[in-house]
Amino acid sequence: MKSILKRKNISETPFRKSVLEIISDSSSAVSISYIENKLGEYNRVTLYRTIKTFLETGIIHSISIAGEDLRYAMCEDTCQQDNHIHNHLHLQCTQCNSVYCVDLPADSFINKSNHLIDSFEVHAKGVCEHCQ
Amino acid sequence: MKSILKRKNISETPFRKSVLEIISDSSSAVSISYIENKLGEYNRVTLYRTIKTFLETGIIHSISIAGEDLRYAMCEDTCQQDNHIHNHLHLQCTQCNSVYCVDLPADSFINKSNHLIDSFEVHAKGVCEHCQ
DNA sequence: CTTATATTTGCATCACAGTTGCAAATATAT
DNA sequence: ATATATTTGCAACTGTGATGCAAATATAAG
Ligand SMILES: [Mn+2]
Ligand SMILES: [Mn+2]
Ligand SMILES: [Zn+2]
Ligand SMILES: [Zn+2]
Repeated sequence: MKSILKRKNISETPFRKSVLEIISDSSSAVSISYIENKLGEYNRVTLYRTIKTFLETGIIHSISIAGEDLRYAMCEDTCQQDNHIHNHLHLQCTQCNSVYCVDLPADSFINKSNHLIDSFEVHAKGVCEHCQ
Repeated sequence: MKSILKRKNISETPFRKSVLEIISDSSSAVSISYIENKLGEYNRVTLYRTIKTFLETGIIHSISIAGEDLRYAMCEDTCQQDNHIHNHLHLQCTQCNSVYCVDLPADSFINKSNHLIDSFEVHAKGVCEHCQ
């Protein structure tokens, strides 16, 4: 089977393979600095460009939490440039601070996972009252 | 009745009043640059410090959307330093891009507001499988 | 209302994340 | 094996947000 990079039609370079491996080996979403620590030597610019390319081609998606570093996690296979569909829960642990992507039936997610959910915030997209 | 600033025990200065007015007058969450445009003349440093103070004292909360500027919206009256409780929906309109805070019963929010929700993402806090 | 104290503001300067142009290096296609 | 397309590394830049400090303003006390 073709590698993820080939499937997304981008060149398969050693650097990209390393970064991809770091992200996909982690069970929770990773920050840039986590990746930087795992990479031995690396070039800052290339790393930023790699992340950008992965985002644009739907290999990874980002998770934005106010006051914290952006985190990145693998996409579903169906994700594509500008067509990411992730109707899943991003659970941040109150103890270890890790963030996990948790798949659940779209309309009934609270207390149906194996996590203990204390509080949540929903970011929805749709058409507001004003625009309908 | 005491002003919000007084209630939060911070000095009531003309600059803070202007910034607060801009945020609370808007029906949707506002970015820094929106505030900058509304203010006539202003000092960058003072604006950043004002936002920080408002966040810290529980006057406003921030809404973080990947790839977009942070937005700020008023808190509930009950919010305090490090104790913000906002179990509400952040709805971003697919047409006008505005982001609204929408109050809804915590456990059943989809399609119960006056907005047409297409997709959503949940950011929950709790204890992960691993940490239980 | 006046004065003393505490807080905020503005300025200059810095720190740091992320970006850009370009030439050299490497990957893919023929 | 060679030609072409893509990626990489370097140097330099941009924009956001933070800091130390003195001047200005707000609040508290008499
Ligand atoms: Mn995705
Ligand atoms: Mn709040
Ligand atoms: Zn709208
Ligand atoms: Zn955990």
